[in-house]
Amino acid sequence: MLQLPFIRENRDLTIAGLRKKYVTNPEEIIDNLIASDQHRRETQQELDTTLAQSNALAKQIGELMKAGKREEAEIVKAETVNLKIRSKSLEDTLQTAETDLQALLVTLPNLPHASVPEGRTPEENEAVFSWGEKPILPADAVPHWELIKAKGIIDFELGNKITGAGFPVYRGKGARIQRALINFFLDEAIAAGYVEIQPPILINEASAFGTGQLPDKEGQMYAAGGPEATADKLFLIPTAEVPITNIYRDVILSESDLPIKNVGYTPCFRREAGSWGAHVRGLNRLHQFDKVEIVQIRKPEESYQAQQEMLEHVKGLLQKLELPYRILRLCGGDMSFTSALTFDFEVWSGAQQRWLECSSVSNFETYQANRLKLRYKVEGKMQLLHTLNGSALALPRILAALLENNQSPEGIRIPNALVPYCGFDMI
RNA sequence: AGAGAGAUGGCGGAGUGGUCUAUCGCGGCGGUCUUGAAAACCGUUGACUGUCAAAGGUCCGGGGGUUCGAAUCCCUCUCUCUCUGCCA
Repeated sequence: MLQLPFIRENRDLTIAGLRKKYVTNPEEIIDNLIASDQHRRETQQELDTTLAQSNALAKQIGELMKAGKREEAEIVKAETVNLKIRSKSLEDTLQTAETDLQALLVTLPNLPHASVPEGRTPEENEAVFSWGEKPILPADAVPHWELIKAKGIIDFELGNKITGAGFPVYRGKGARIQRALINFFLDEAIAAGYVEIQPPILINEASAFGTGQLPDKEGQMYAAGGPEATADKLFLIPTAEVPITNIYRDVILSESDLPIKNVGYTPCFRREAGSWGAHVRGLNRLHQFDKVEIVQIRKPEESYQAQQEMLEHVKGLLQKLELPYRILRLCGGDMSFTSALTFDFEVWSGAQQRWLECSSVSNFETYQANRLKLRYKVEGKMQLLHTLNGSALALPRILAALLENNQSPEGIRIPNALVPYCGFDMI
């Protein structure tokens, strides 16, 4: 959530940022917001003055009562009547003003970092780095959805029967390689100084709000929480970012706690409502998938350096897995609602002959921290922290690339780094 | 799931309608003393809002109510603890 004082003092900058993210009518929204805020503050002032008067009179009554001057107290009491009516009405006005302001404020996305390129579509993302050679596959190479069928390691039809489309069943070496990847990713993160977390995979509304899934993006999550209409609403997590970052909701950290580096493996659940198209076969898009997520909480002045460190970490993972990849700096229109700067990693899928997104590393600056009320004290002043996160890594597309790129007449070769985790070197 | 008790500042813990502007202790920070430290002593120590800075206002688990005035009384929700039951 953007901070009102910032918007007030940086109107033009805010409007320009919103425009880069393709928000419609940013001037109108911001001017409206500034006017509402002005109104809110005036009402607050008026209410405060009225309450101050009431408080003074109440104190006076107390003293008179104590002194036994009952009749004088009654006279003062009569004076409070109007003040009370007035403060009641001001309170209502203020309440409405605050609710409206908040409702408007939460609809605004984060402002993009200066380095974010202009652009609306994924085609306008900027490739900033690439590594590895695209493999030359045998003429009879096939995409992963055929490989998994042939090897009997992932069964989509079975998942269909148990749950529905997009919930595959992993079996035998398919299940073992999943577990191997998870452990490999966790161990690498732990070696890099991250503390492992096992969070709940259901979250409440406050948590969903804290990281920016609510309001509005409710439709992307699966809801749970019981059949009663009055039951608290819970959601299956779309990413471990939500429960892990929310550990620090309403927390005031001390400088010595920083930096915070957490890693967690969780399954992730996404409804992906309306986003199923032609080339989302096999593991390319699922409703349930596994992911190891890294989360950092940093001082503002360190956060961009931390993001670079996170990029290096993810690079290391892909290189150890011997997968060709590239890094994209996302353009304003393709970035998520809450992010200030996002880098996507894409692995090369040899048989599909296309890049597959497998990680997204973002700096949210104070956007989430403001919602979370995640702060620390520096030189006696409270300051919002910066939150960052990144996939390190999401499994399905890694597995897809790994299977496709390493296929050979002898079988599918497991990268050396993964062999100790798998317990086999060929599928 | 049943019965009972409770929720107060970083922690412990007072406070049952009117200087609560929340007692006190611990912890933290600053100082005195010391070569340095410990001990002792003195001082200081919450958040939000508002402002150039103030004044002022709000906050005692959440929400609502009674009252001129609520940490304190009433309603409601949530959570925690103890006992009993059930259970991976």
